[in-house]
Amino acid sequence: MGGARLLPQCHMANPLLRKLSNFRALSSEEQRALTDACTDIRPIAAREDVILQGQPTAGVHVLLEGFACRYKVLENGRRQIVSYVVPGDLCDLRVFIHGRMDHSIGGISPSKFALIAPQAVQDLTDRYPQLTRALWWSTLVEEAILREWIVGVGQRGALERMGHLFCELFFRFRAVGMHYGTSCAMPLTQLELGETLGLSAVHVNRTLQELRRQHLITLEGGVLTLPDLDGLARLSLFNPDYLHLNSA
Amino acid sequence: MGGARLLPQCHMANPLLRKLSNFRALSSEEQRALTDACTDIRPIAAREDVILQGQPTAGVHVLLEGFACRYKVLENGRRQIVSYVVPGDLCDLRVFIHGRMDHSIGGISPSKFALIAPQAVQDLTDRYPQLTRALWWSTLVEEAILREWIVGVGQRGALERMGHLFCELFFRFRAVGMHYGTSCAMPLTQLELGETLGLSAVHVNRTLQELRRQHLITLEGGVLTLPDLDGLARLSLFNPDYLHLNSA
DNA sequence: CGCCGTGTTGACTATTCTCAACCCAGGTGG
DNA sequence: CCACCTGGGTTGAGAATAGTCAACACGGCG
Repeated sequence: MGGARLLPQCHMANPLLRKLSNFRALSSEEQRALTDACTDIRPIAAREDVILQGQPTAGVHVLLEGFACRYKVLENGRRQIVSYVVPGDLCDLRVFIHGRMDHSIGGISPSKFALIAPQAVQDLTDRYPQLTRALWWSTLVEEAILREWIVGVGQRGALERMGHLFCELFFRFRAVGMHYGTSCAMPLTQLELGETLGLSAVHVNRTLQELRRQHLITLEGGVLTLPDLDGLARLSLFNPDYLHLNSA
Repeated sequence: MGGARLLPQCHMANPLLRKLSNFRALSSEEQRALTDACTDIRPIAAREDVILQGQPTAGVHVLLEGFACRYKVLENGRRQIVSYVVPGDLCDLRVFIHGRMDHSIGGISPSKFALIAPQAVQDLTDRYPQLTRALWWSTLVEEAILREWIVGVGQRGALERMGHLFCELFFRFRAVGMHYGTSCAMPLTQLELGETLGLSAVHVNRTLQELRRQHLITLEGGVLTLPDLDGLARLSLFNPDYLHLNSA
């Protein structure tokens, strides 16, 4: 998969700091406390699960490198990917809900996750209200993305839906430096795209062909190129505001 | 609309306290601080908007009475309802994102909203880490609901989708006392149901008929009755865990 | 070499949408 | 009091979108 070259381009020591700085500059003390809390760095292979639906929450996972997703499996076996995780993103701030995971987290590309222990989260949020707000902010951004996805599957046709996803992922990758000109990695299989968009794999294939035919994308060897981002955004009714990225 | 009788049954002074107590008991000081922060109580008529997409955030809205929704409108004019708001629910904890609303909030039934000023939110979260966690928890529950909705529109057919929505709303209404036996208010038009489920109004109508034919629901005069909740839950692959309600 | 996962294609089916008409109840103005 | 209007709800017919099943191509890898 040629796209692998594009992936490890996020050079900041801890991409979480970079992400939170989109909200507010953190004091050096806060930065240090947060960095120190990121222990247990663990490599995850492509398509390996980090934590499964139903398991007790282990702490807060932070993606340092790679690309991952969160998904739910229905009783009938079908799978829905409910969000993507880009370096700097947090999962399961839900430690607060002392229950079990209501969804799974799995790697897409080979990745590195750090874990913040529940007690460390407790301590951080007791001690640093500003940091707490920054973390909270990040969950609110996530929420905004979820809302936009609902709009997508609810109101957009297959073509716009897929275009919208590509725009979103391109913007998110670019915001963490994981892009190259108008290209970024797109290590998803067509089946996974379908599980994201609520489409069958066959229909994904045909929709991709249509996007290619309209010269809005090329996708090959795990590399997505958007030669006409504006055109694609127009087609998809994409407006990046909901991503709350400063660096646009 | 006969369902109106069912609506004002939430008798607790501030349903927000009731809701947060699902997470953790709040100290009486925390309770008082939170109650004091709820100022500017404002009645909202049915179908009146509380705040519109694009407007600057005014503070945190708390629904005290009634039933409301959050929705987004696309450039092409279509509308998607992205969540429902029952008494005790908070909106726009996103004051932290000092931007504009990326969605609108509108009443469904006649409602009462309180507003917590941005500064009051700041103060509360500076002073009470436990309370902050409780508020944060509530946004995480919201997030879990959004994820479940994505699964619904992505993977479930019209029948299960609608059944799932009815189960969810029944559970949420019941958790705040807004139910009567196996019935609750359902003051949504078929068009609004469609805008929630990503279906046309016509198809909503036919799907409702099918649910009725299977004796899983009755819906009439704004009152929804679920005579066979287990059956409906089975059909819809509904599992209430994601709602994180203690009182089930 | 042969297998397996992924992508591609065709033919057929199912689901859902759109358009248009019609019904009914409640509210309004004459 | 009635005629009218309006906003939901309902129905039918035909079209569009998306799903299913089955076959095949291709490349990587044991």
